[in-house]
Amino acid sequence: MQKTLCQSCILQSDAAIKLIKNQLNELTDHCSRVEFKPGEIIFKENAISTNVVYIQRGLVKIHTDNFSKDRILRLTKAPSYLCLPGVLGDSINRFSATTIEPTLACFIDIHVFKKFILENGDFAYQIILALSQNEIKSFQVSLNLAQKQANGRVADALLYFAREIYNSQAFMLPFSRQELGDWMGISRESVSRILGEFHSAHIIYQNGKEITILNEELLEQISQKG
Amino acid sequence: MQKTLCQSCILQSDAAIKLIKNQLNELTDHCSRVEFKPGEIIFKENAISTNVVYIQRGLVKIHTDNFSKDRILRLTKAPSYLCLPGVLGDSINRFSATTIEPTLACFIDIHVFKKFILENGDFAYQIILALSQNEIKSFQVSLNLAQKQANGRVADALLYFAREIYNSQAFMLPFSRQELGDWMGISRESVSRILGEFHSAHIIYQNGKEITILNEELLEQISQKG
DNA sequence: CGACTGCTTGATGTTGCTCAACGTGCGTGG
DNA sequence: CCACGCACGTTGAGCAACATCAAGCAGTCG
Repeated sequence: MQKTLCQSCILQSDAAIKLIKNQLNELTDHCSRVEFKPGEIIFKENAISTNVVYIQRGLVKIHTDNFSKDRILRLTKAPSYLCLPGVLGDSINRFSATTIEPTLACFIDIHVFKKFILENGDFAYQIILALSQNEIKSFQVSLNLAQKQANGRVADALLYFAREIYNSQAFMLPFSRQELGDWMGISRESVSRILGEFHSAHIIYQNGKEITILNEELLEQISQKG
Repeated sequence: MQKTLCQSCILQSDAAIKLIKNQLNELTDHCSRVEFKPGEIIFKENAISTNVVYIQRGLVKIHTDNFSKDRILRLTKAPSYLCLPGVLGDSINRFSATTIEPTLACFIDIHVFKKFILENGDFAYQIILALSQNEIKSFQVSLNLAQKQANGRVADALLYFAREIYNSQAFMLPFSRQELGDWMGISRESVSRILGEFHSAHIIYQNGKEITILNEELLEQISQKG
């Protein structure tokens, strides 16, 4: 376990800012920091875990292969906490987490984490805020899956990467077509076809994993009307 | 505002049990209790709200008609808290809540609620647990919508009512076909057809809104394999 | 060079939506 | 009281959207 000073990274987390000094020292003593390369597994579903994972830097996918197919439930960008649900419930992770980009993660002992919640109302409040945000996002995902069809979903995914993740019209897709399909709940062939159509219609430029959004407005319309 | 003693209902909420006596008195002073009949609106989306709603008894649907169609996001059975996300974020409700069965709801002032979180770690922890459970359930909903087809979704809905809500193989569906479709993301015609097929195959007995599950095992299989 | 992986593209089949027709129960107003 | 509109439920026919199957192509690795 690699010891690090948690004080040095508090600015990256609303919740940690609320921890007082001696709590930060305690955190330092019960926290290990691990560097992941893309595609590495942070934790696997059905594994027992006694840690909360704090993503300090990077991009991670939460996924499951419950039903023989892999399904990506959501992406989560630093800074954020993972596996609260599993750990706080019955200490079994319900889902897997795999890095998509180089990621720096802190493993925090669940007992320390729980202690902080009990002792520090500000900290708890920040966690509650974050979970609430997650819930709203989950609802939106749910809406998208339920009523948008394939090209709307793909448009959504592209806009998501451009706006939420890379803040740029041009980016390297960190996903294969297969993964993109797993995420949006459509087949890899459909992803290919739709990207091809968008390319032909000059809505995007694509070359392998290289994507440039040429007509964001139109893409937005496609996303909206499903 | 109808004053009630919140001490008298603490047994119905894990979170409230953790409130200490003077907090319960404060809750009593900033809490109004309202009785709803089925189909009544508890709150509407896009409305400003400064209350957290605690469902003490009953059954409620969380829904939205953002995209011109009504979509039911989830059902929630007492006891549970509603609209934490909206209220804690920007005080605008992102979704509507409508009762399905007779419901008793408490409106709690958001400032009091926040104060409890800050002051009482046990209370905060219970809220965090509940939100975590919600997240796991949301993921399951998401999985269902993304990969199951219509008959799997209907099977799901029937099993949900039988197991989670009514604890009985026989029940009165609290939904019209339309609402059932809005919930599972399929058309009312498909719901009709599928229920008809299940009836013909002796998997269920249906007579209007009266449903009896005859072959739970088979229904489970249909739900599983999508 | 062959084996392999990931991507693309076309052909075919299935699913479930849309539209339309029709029956029923319920409330409203003449 | 009946006529009427209206929401809901059922059923059938046609069609659009996707999945699946199949083949081919480019890049990569041994």
